[in-house]
Amino acid sequence: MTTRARREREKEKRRQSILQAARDVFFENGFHRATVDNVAERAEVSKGTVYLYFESKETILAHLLLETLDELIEELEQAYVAAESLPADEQLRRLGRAYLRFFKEEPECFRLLMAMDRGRFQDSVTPEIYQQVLSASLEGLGWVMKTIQQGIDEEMFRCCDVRLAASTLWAMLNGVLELMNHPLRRAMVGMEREALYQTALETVIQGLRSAPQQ
Amino acid sequence: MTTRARREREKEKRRQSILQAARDVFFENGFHRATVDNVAERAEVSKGTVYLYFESKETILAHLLLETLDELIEELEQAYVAAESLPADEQLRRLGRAYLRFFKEEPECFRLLMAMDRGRFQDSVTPEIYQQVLSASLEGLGWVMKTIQQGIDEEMFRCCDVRLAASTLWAMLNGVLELMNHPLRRAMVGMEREALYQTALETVIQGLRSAPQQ
DNA sequence: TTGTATAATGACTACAAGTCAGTTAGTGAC
DNA sequence: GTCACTAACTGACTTGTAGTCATTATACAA
Repeated sequence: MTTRARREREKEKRRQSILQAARDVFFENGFHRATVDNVAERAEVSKGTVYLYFESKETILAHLLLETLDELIEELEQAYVAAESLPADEQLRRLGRAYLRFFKEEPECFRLLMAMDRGRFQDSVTPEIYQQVLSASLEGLGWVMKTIQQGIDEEMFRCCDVRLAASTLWAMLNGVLELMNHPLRRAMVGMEREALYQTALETVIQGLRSAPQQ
Repeated sequence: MTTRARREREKEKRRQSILQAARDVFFENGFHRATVDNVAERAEVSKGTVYLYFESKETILAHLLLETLDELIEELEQAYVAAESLPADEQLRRLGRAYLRFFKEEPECFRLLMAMDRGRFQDSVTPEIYQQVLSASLEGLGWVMKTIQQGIDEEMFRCCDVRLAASTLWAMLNGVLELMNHPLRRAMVGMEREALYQTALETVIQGLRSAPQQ
């Protein structure tokens, strides 16, 4: 039945248009200031319709983040592939800078991703979606692990638990991004965004090395 | 007039009892699940009284954090003083572990501190208090800077912008603490809390070094 | 044309933060 | 002791927003 298929498409289209409206509204005002009524208005539907497609305000955010994280993972993969034949330190540098570039283009995304970890998020989203967002946010870890392993094989990096090293690196860069994204706190530290990230990346790469080589 | 002085003391006492009630309630249920009515009930006053002493729910949290950060700064100072004559790498290790120890004893504090950076916090707190909490949260940076400078003087650490290095270290450790405090995410990474922090600390110290020396 | 299923609506409920007009109680003057 | 004054306190009320659901509109097949 061709009608059924068309109906499906139309439903998906509406769903997408609500997601797009939510993206606009969340980005303009920040997640907590945006209301579901705002989203509904922007999508030109009633609030009831929004809740027909998504269980909660937080669930809408979760789906936005899933889309965004897909893009991020793709960019990281590209960076990895492009750098595959380079020495491991340079590979890590490329991955790290791709990560930074992504969140510089979409600074609000990082804020939203971090917002997800707190407050009423866990309560308002099904465990399945929550788990999905978390695993998406960790998917890039694989490329980092590969790179560190390669560095160990090349004897550029010292021997260590690769997963542990990669997780730590990831967490540390997130910490720096968080500081960078916090205008007032950054002002108090008195540092440029780029300089902070650059320093962190080089310090970690240096920390992984097995030998001197500045 | 002695009456006036007593009144002042009694007011301060009530204020403290509301703060203590808030501490209990926030720690038991988390900040966002706790209601101001809960706090009022616990403190055995009416909601109106709570608002007589504090402008908003977020302001109560800010004052709790100020108290907590004072304790943290004291512990860091003690760690610094106790380690002053040791080599710089060991000093950093001691500082880092004091930081970890503090938040291991008060894991909820770290969560609350991080919660402060987001959502409706900035809107609900006067700029003065917000600034106070931020500077308190950065006060420990001074000890780290001193230590790194000492390491450079000893030629153990390579020459670098001390403030930049300290800020980066701080931010990176915060990133790791954040990961550690997130049960589900940590489970997905599959790492022990201690191991993550330990690795981060050693990697950063190694990254600051000027020469090989494992 | 009409019966049925699906989609959409918006007035309504629930809940929590924050307000304020009114009440209570401690204090000093007489 | 009592009265007037003030500071402290109260809780019913307002406001804002997430989420619900009985009702209405629409599209399609027979």
